[in-house]
Amino acid sequence: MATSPRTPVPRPTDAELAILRVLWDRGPSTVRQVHDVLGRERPAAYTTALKLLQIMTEKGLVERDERDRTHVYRARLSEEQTQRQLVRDLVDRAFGGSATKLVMQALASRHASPDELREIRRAIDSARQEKEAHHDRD
Amino acid sequence: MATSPRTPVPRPTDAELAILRVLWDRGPSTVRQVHDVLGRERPAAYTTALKLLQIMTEKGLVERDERDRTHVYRARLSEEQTQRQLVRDLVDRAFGGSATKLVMQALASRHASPDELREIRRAIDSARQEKEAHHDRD
DNA sequence: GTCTAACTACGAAGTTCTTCGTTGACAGCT
DNA sequence: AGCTGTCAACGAAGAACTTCGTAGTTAGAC
Repeated sequence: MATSPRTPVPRPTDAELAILRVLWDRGPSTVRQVHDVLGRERPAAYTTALKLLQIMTEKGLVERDERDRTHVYRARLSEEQTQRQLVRDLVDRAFGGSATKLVMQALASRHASPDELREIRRAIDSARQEKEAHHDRD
Repeated sequence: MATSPRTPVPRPTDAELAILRVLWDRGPSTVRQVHDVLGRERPAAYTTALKLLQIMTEKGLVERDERDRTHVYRARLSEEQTQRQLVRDLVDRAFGGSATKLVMQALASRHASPDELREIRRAIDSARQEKEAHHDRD
């Protein structure tokens, strides 16, 4: 069956990311719905959202269901997949490939709550386990 | 004595980041030097580097020493400061403000070595300490 | 059947980013 | 003094990004 995101989707721009966030939150949505959510923060014309979604369709960032006259868009990559891609991208561009350094700065740049720190700790431990179990996944 | 980066420098673009990396590596450098380093990876005209550095000077990303005829440029923000800014930016744009989630994806997207994991663990602990010591810093 | 509201498509304008060629100045050499 | 190579400045072109207005289509209401 394969979801086949064969084409390496480009890095989403700022405006595109804002739209993707809506799609991840709401699930598949119409232009109107995206526009309404976006408009709460930052009013813009309806056609702005429309155009963006059209461009994103061309780029392969979203998929469009055209069965109804009112098209329905959905993100092609999950939030986690996109986040992972963005992190990797930033690691490469600004951290010389070292994810560790990025983590350091993340911890330094935001005040993580004790709860969060505990959660991260847990993630590290499980990452270590995966490592030892020789669990490789991309 | 205040370094006075009063003006909130904009997020560096990709090409700008490449130049900053050179400046962080080499320290203050001339256009020629930046161009030479950059040219190893990705050949480009001399004036491309020059123009970029001029624009970056306008933006406040770099500072220019014009005492000699051959100007010398240096990064205005340290590598760590810039990294922190970029991380914060990404956290806001793609992780709903949660640095924790970014750390998770960072750990998932790259295979951190046990050594690195230990190092990160140490960073978490010290972050926790700072937290408890009510150490607030931006 | 006609009108209206909502929809898609399209073009265009303004901005930023990236790259390069040309120009004019200057330093060092012969 | 005149060449030659190197430099900064500048303009411009092309791409990408963002935004919006207009035009044409269609479903549903009256």
